Amino acid sequence: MEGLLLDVDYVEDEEHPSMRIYLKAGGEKVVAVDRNFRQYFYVLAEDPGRAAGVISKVEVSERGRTVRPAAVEVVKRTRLGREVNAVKIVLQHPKHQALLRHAVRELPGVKEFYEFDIPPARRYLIETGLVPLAGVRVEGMERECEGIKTIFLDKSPEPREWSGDDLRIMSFDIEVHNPSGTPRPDRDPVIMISMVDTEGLRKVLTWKVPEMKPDYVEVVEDEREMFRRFVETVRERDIDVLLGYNTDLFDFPYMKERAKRLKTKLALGRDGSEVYMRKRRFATATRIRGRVHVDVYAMVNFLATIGAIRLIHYTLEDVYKHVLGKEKPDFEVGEIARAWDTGGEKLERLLEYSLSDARATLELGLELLPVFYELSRLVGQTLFDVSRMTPGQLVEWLLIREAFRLKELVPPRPLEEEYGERMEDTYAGGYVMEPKKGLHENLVAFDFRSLYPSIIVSHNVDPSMFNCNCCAPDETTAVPDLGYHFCKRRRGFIPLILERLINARAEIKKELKRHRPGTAEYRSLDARQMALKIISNSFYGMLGYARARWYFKECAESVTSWGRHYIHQTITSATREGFEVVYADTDGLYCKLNGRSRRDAFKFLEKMNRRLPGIMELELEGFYPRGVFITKKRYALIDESGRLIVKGLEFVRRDWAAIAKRTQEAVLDAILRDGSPQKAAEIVRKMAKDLFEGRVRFEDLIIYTQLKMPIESYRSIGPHVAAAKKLRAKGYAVEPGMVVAYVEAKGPGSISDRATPVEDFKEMEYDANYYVEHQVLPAVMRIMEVLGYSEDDLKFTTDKQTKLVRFLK
DNA sequence: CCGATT
DNA sequence: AACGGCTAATCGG
Repeated sequence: MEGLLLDVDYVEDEEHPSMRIYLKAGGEKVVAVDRNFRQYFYVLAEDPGRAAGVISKVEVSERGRTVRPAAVEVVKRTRLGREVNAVKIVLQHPKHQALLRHAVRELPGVKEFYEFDIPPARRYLIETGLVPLAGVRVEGMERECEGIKTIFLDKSPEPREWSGDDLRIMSFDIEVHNPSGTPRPDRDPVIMISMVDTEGLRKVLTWKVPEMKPDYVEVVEDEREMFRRFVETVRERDIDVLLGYNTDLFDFPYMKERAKRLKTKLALGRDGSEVYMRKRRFATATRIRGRVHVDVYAMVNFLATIGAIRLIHYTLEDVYKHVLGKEKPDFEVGEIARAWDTGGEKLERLLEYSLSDARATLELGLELLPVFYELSRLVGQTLFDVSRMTPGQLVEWLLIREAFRLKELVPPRPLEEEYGERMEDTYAGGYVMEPKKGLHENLVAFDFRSLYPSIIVSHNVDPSMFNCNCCAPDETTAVPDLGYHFCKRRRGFIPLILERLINARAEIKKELKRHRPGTAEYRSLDARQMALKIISNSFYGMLGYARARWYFKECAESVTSWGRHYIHQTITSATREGFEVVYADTDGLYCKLNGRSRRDAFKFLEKMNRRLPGIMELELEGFYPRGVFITKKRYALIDESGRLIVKGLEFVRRDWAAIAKRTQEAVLDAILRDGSPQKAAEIVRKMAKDLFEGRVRFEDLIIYTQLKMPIESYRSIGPHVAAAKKLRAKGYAVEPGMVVAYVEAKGPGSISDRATPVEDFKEMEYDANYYVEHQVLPAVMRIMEVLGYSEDDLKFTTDKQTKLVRFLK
């Protein structure tokens, strides 16, 4: 049988540890069980032949049973590109791994262990060459088990071509009764479960009868019945991919706990099994056997860490608006309990809101999933795993698969001690030029296309190529200023793989030009090139990441050193050609044309590119009529179509009140678009007046700051910490990672003393003086100052005698 | 006022 | 749980 590979999981069973492959062929769902899989690891020893002999006789007794290797053999592998004879130890059962490894460690002549830290399901995908969300062929005995067709494999599954199979995707969302602060599963019931799927389902399950019942609402007896109907619906609709927003950390753990208390089960598995959690220190994820649970928030979070999306808040509402450009209904969390308790129109709005959340999650998921499908295929790990991986993990799993193909041994993850040592070892990063402060006109921006990836490929930056003995340092091999060099006779593993990714992306981009945007082909190709870009850009970070298997500080350090070299070289050359460089950061620079034409800029570009090695390339990013440069990392530009581009200013930060950010934006607009500092000054005066006279919206005064540590760990009590303490005193759960929202209240004491959580700030008065002096003025003065204006020039009087002010509700 | 903390 | 560079506010001695 052939089908689309949905998921793979490993089931530990005393007698039969089995690998289970979930596939879908047309409408048919199948699980293929492979009991022939054998986990293994490698040992490097002084005398591999002798070591193999000794190891094959190793016996360890555990709980009255004797554990011994299934097989031991000497095999040829490479380690950092050099041939080695490794002892391969095949296990009878994956759970014997640690036991045998510890026994083998005691043997004389045993040096290092490899590949003992590859989980079975991931190892299986690599070993079989199967690719998730691609085709698979399975062969064996067929039987019906737990209502799902099961094939017991009698030979290894094989990868196959497979063209499309529409997945059935459902999103869901729950609402929870929260009468006092953070809801607690031991007390507060789930009151609604909403579901939307790709086949047209729109449903809200609830257990209270609303006065007006919309057609999408299904009222059931109680919470327990609601859970049962949810499970039933997922099974009836035969869902392949189940989506939610923050379901890993909230919905599933909450539902699981409620289900336990209601003495029922969330049996969402295709084989009727209950959902189960993989709990780790930093992550917990819920798995559903035979279906793929994807937390859309995990994908969003990933895109935020790589900078593909940058928002102030990552709530469903905000992300939905940013990604899809549409608004969705909102509902104040604090009002949920009241809506439930009082019913009426408010309850109807809550039902509507709940459905809109599920629908928005589905739409957002459908928008983001294609890139993660491609990442999953590219990395060769399941969508479940890949959608939760960090950039470093993606590169690592891609490299592990490639290492297997090249018979290169995979380095182990560092132990805590090694990690600590690596952390001590810091190195210099990119060069940032002190900007020529002030307003500049007629600018051109140049930047290097994928600077760090192109350095790795062009200079063969790789751990095994570092300071080779076969090449002497020369113009292309020597790292600027560091006294290192990289081999140019052989090709490093990392540059080899990275170059393939970059070339594949170039091909796809060529192919893209032959398709119309919006077509299915275009979208799929675009997702592929995006996945390739994401992975390529993560290689450098991984080299410098202390927990990475392929960590190599000298490599990361060499990449940034070459980076500084190339940006310096570009600055020097541009200056020599008559361009005035006003600012540069890491891989790009802004120059004043100073009378030079656009053609001159392009000619300069060509000249630069003639001397750059390998695949390195400088690009002309664009022309800008005006730009204001304030400090390093802080500047704003207006492009030729009148769009404002703001970098590093308060404008794009959440730890500033919206009022400051909005005033700053208006000031920049007046300066860059209208060229009028006078207009800017007027805007500031008006805003100060509005603040003193209470003509501002409450939301615009809120400052958001994330708690990074447990509240007790803070040595310095800043405003957000002080506000969090007040929240906790009121019974809210205060945990690292939460974003504290506070407003500065008027009164005695320090800024921290007066930082008041939004929840408490009901009939209080805000500190207008603080917002003028510490928010609006600093934000705008940074800009006005570089233009030669002082605070006095704004001629603005902070009338501290102004009678007490209140905000407009 | 100034270094430390965030 | 991908890197380093950088600015700025506020605390607290």
